[in-house]
Amino acid sequence: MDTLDGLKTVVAVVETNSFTAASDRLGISKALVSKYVGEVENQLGIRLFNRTTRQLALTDSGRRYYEEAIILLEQFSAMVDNVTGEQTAPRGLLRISAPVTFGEMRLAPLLPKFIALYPDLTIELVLTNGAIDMLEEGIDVRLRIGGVDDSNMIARHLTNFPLVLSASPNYAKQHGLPTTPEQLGEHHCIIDSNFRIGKQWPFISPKGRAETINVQSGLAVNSPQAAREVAIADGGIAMTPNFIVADALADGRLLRVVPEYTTLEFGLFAIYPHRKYVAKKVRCFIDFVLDQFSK
Amino acid sequence: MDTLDGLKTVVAVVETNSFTAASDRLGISKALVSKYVGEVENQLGIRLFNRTTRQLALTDSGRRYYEEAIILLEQFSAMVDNVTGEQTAPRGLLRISAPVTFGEMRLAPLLPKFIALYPDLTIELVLTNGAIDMLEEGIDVRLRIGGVDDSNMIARHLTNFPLVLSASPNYAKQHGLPTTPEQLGEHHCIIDSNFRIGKQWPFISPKGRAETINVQSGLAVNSPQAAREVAIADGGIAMTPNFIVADALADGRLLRVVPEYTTLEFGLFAIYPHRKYVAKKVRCFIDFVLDQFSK
DNA sequence: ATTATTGTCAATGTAGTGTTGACAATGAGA
DNA sequence: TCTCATTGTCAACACTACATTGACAATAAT
Repeated sequence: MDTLDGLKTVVAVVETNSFTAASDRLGISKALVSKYVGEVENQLGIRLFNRTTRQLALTDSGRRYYEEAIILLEQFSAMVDNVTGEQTAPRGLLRISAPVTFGEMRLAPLLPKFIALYPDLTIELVLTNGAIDMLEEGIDVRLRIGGVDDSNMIARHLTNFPLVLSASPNYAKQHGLPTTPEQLGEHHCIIDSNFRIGKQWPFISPKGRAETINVQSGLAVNSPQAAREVAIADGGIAMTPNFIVADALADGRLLRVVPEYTTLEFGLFAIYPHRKYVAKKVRCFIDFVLDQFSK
Repeated sequence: MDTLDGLKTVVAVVETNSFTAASDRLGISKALVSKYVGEVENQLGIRLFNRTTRQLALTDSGRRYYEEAIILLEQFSAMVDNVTGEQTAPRGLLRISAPVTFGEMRLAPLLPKFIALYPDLTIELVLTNGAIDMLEEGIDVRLRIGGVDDSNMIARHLTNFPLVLSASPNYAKQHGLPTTPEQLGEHHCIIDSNFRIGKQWPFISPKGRAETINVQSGLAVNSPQAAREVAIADGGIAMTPNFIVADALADGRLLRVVPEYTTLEFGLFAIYPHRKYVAKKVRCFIDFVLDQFSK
């Protein structure tokens, strides 16, 4: 066993609270995780975990070991980065998390470019709209709508995405289209339940006056992609991020609704751990998405 | 190759400026030293050393690597010590340096007791009266007469050794013995060239008056042990540390000369690197010799 | 009560290990 | 200038360790 592999294995078990999950994270068999943890314990002459077949508890020594191990591993990575400087490209596995639709439509298409820039990196893209425990899942950097209120994390603002309203031409023919947000009350509206606004849709008039409209909705879905498909299928007026419907607006499958009014803008943030040393691979990725999204 | 073994190997090569000396220090073949250094360089993608068959030069990257590697290795050791706490005894190799005679007569006899206290330690005792480069020779702690004026080192005072004058009964019968230091000028004196005083022997009278006597000498030797043997063999009056001749004084082979007068006292110091973290094995040894020499 | 899952263990085919001896290159000494 | 000794590197090799796989006892979930 490599000494640092032993450290990493213990760290993974602590953070995932599971030998099995640790083996998944590390890409080794769970038998090897078990073996490595045992070897570290033997070398130190102490128990790091108390465990039965289905329970795992960290000992005090294990807690101390973990706290110092993560510092050591970080410093080892920092040393390698400092020593190699600009001479070498970032390498290893970079685990990125992003919201599903954004990841599919905006981030995934960019990744070949990123990989071309850094061929020694391996990317693992984890798309989810649910909550994420970055530590437990070993996520290096997470793109998300909105920042986080966590002092252990840095929230780096990348860009803003405006929300827009749209409906199909056929819906327009059948129901007409509202000329002011107030008229939305008489229309079928499609709710994206990922957003907290629900049925209270906020607007700013061309004159700058803010107002909130209660809309009717027979459909709520936690996927902007699905919301767009419903709108295209004459299902009503959808409020989605601009980029979701950009192509459908361009080719006429959807029409803008009350385009002179603006509604919300959501900020896109990169979230990563607040540490003295930020791994080169993380820094390179953040620089890349900053560059890509600032165009 | 274990990652930390790679670090240690590079550190040993830097500190000894030699693959061969590094292999001696580490107890592995020089081929393996060469292989490990090569593996570290491959993993980093940089050169640490520029080398021909007979020349070795550290690159800038190598210098940075070395500086960070020693910190990492120290912190790893500190982590192990901190995590295991008092649960485990110190282990590994402890390299101690001491002056030859002192080492033979006073330190070596104590080491079985130390080893009995800490059976997981391996001791390497390096006896020399010459200058020592602790870094190059990988010495953990050095006992020496007198401190050092080096801000990178700690000089921990252990005890004082007084110098005493002695001669054999047969010499006394043949030449008489001086009753004051002034009379030493008429006697054969044996010079220990380890001391800087040479032929200018300093004394303090019973009344506290300091004086320096020019003595005659037909013999100088850089071994207090040899000086004592010459004195026992009727060769003259020797000035040696008390402990050198304690047994011969006790059993009558040597007689004290001008015992009412005092001369120099030399301080015995433990010298070890000034670091935030002092290895447990070094701390245990220093505590041990403090305890042994304060009796 | 049954099923699924966890962490551990031993068997196993496979890969890597570290030493040895040889070598080219170079510095020291005569 | 020639010879010898030493250094760092390389490849061969017998040996050892490796990490996975499958099985298992124990336990939680259904």
